[in-house]
Amino acid sequence: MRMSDIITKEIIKMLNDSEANIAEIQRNEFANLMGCAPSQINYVLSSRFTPEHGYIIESRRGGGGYIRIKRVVLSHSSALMHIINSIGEQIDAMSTRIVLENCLETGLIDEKNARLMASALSNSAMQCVPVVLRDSLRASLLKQMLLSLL
Amino acid sequence: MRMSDIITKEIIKMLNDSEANIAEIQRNEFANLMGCAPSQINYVLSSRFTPEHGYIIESRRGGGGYIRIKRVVLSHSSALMHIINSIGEQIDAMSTRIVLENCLETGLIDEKNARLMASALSNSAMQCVPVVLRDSLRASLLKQMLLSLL
DNA sequence: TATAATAAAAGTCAGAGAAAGTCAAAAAGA
DNA sequence: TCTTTTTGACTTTCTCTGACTTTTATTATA
Repeated sequence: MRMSDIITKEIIKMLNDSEANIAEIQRNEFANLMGCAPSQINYVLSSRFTPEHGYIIESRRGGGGYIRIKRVVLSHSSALMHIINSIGEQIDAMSTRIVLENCLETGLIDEKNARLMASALSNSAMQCVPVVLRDSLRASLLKQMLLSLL
Repeated sequence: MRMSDIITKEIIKMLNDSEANIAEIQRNEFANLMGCAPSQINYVLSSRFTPEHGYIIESRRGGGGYIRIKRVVLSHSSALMHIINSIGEQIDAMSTRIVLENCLETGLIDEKNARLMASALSNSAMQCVPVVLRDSLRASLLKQMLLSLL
């Protein structure tokens, strides 16, 4: 079996063992335990524990640093997950507006959250980012934010 | 847990215990109590109790010297404006986290919004944007989102 | 009393060390 | 061949400390 699959299994085991669906590791220590290079942990996280897969990653460097992997629990509203997966690699401002309106109508989010999200997804908030990157960024932001609502 | 986090917690506890939102310590004595070098107290203060984070520090050297940490309490909208104005053209992930935690503590935003915002502001959500642009983007997004709360 | 010396604080800063992140190139699989 | 995996060298971020500096208060002395 591939190293990355072994690592994936191990992380999932940790998540299953956790009441709160959180696995916290120290990269070097964990890599050592698994018998791989530390940077492979990053590879596994970025290829298998993405928002599309239903995970949120947080980390801190420096002494006492850590990597925290959160698994989002799919409740009755797997509708959100459905929406997240339907968003491709890119999404333009217009489609974004439609997605948000849809979420609002179906009660997945409230007015306040809709406004908050819309403000982050607006072109004006992305002025410092080259136009060619904006639709990718928008897709990524939208997915991450929807995921956080689960 | 890191020494700096323990010290931070202790100071916040002192602030919460104080009616006037003031914590007063003697650096050497406090460092001794915490079991760290005196200069680490300065490190913690300058990395987590800055004006941007809503704190004012006063101190006096010499015999009977002290360090006084004041937590600033403002009205909702003026606190928000204050925070927005204190965010420059760029902000890193660490400072962002502290700003959000501060907003949460002072009741400017709730847990859910904090999570929503944090997810949009995370490096992982910005993976498609070059590293050099991320701090500018983060500042812009954060300001826009906070503005939407006014 | 006025001033000088001493002691008692807090402040600064650079360096060491700890940890995670990035990226390109090599290796392995499909 | 083309994609995915694996690695390691290098970068960046964060923490912690100790040596040294500056400021203030107290005490001793002329």
